[in-house]
Amino acid sequence: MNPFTKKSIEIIKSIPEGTIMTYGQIARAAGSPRGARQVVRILHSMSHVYDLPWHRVINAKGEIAINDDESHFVQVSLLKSEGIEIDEHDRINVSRYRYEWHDTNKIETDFMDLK
DNA sequence: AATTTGACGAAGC
DNA sequence: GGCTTCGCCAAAT
Repeated sequence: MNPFTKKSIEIIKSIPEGTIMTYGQIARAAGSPRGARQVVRILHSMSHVYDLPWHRVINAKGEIAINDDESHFVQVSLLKSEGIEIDEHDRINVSRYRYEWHDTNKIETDFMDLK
């Protein structure tokens, strides 16, 4: 498994209940600014294997990105059950619920650079 | 080996 | 807000 995949999984697993992240946000946090589609691939193929909170990942517009009607419904239900408000167009206020992930190691590095 | 395919995203009308 | 167009990139075909 490559570093990007590994880190993406780590990040996704860390998303707290009641919050969300976007595909692009995860890709950037994992070190690949243009890797949003790879995040999609990871969620699609590894959610069940690594027990990922896949429903907490949405697109940058605040929409449920998944196409399949059944899974789409499941995702909306799970998010609502965590207290996330979803409007009549199945959209979410991203700025309100976004989880601001930060890399502990990177913060250490930045801190050391100050000296 | 070449082309298509996405649970994407930003930009431009 | 809806709709294109473009850039992206690994996996599937």
